[in-house]
Amino acid sequence: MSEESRDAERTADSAADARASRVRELRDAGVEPYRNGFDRTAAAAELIGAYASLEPGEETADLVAVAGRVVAKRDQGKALFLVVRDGSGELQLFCRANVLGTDAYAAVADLDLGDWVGATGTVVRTRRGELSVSPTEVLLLSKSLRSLPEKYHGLTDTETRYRQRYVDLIANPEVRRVFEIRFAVISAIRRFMEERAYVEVETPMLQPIPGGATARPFITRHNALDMDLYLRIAPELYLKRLLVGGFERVYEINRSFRNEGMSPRHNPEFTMLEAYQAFGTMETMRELTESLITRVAIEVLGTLELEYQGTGVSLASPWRQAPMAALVSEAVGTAVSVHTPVAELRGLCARHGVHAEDGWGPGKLMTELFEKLVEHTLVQPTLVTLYPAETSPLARRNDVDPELTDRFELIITGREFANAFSELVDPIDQRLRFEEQAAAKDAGDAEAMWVDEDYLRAQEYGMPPAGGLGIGIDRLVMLLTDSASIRDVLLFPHMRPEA
RNA sequence: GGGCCGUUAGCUCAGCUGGUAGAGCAGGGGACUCUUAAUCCCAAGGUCAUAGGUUCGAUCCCUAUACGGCCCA
Repeated sequence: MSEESRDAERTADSAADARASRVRELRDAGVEPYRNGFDRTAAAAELIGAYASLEPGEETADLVAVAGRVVAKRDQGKALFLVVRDGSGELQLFCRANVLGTDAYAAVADLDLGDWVGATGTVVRTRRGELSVSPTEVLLLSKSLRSLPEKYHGLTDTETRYRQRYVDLIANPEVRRVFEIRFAVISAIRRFMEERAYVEVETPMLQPIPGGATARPFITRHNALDMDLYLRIAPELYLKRLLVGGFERVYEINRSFRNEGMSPRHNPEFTMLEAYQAFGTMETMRELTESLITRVAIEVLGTLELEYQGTGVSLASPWRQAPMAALVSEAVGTAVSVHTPVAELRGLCARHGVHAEDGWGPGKLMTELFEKLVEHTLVQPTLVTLYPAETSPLARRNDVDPELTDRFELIITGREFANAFSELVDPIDQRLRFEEQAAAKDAGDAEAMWVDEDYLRAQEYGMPPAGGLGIGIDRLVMLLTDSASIRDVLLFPHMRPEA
């Protein structure tokens, strides 16, 4: 940062000016405003629990050392109250001039909201009933140069909240709760998968051929190899290579990247669970999905009855199952399937205002009708089954109807939460499907898949029959935290550069 | 990419069919030894997002741009 912009930045907050000179004053007086650690003996919540029965007005001789950020300051003259927040909660410091001595008391009075402090003193409960530490020493641990947002309303500006999440977390305690749930969800998923003997694995995020999904990838550059690489759009094809190699149950909680527009439901990078089980089927994955999501909800929230944006959602099993063709037929008022003539499906698209492109076959048209007419209406958990083979290039064909696949998507609140299928393990058919995708790509579909020769080679060595599953973690957390936007469940959502 | 809305002090917000801006909190000074959004007194704090335009005069009206939000593709 240039000197000019640094100055501009500084004068933008006049309080920072005053505090910067305060740092110099402290150093001149021999006080280091950024100290090297602090030996704390108790967290706020521990003390509040341990001294729950201390009576108002009672003072113990128990010496403790606590530390945290000053989030409130109430000055009474010769006594002042600081509220200090640590990772466990908040605790009051009841600072008295006669206990601290004149100089130390003056130093406490000079503290600013936002400063980090360490306090050593006795545990007391004030006459008004607030458990407090009455310090004999208060050390400035780290000086804050910027004033915190207003204490009553907090920080509400969405842009600032997303760009400066650190401030959001300080000013809005409920935001912290959302992320606690997020990380509890991920932790619960790991425990569940571990219990079922799945091995957590890591596969490449930099891929020479982006596969496993239909999406536009980010391109990056490997200088030493003088070649383009792609940020993964999914880990799927690598995880299935592991099945070929003999791993029977694998999963990866993966960050994947898709070069698409941003919206309240899409961030360029997002988190998924993908899991594969040798000898399993779509049905294995259905059971896994239902058990996993209900278990996580119970562990994290203690209930299966949720409210999402004003609508009740019950995750209680069993979930409704319905074939895609039945749902589309219901929506258009006439029986249709992947065997319906293309012209008729096109006519239905036109009648219902669903955009259809020239090269699309019946499977793509059915999928499009489903997504535009049906998906948003499925509020309660619904397992939509029997997706067209045309739009499922990695899924095993259905034994009865080879134009369909043994696949389901889980729809809740009108959105896709999970996608799973019996895996296509036949290398001949897989090559056929890849070639169909390549043809679509040549015809201008930027999201169509590439032919991955190494993946085909792997399958040629023999891939066990398997079930595979993907679950969108961000959306699951949105559901469980009643968050309207994916940005509310991402600590640092993607933003354009500041003006 | 299109439409609608927003951007005023560090934060939260006012601002009259146009006369160059106010409050609370935070910050500064002062009073107060049991406060809980503490209270009281004093003073200070603004490129009204940016750039143009209309006008005697623009935070306000118009245009464009930036960033953000929502909706649509």
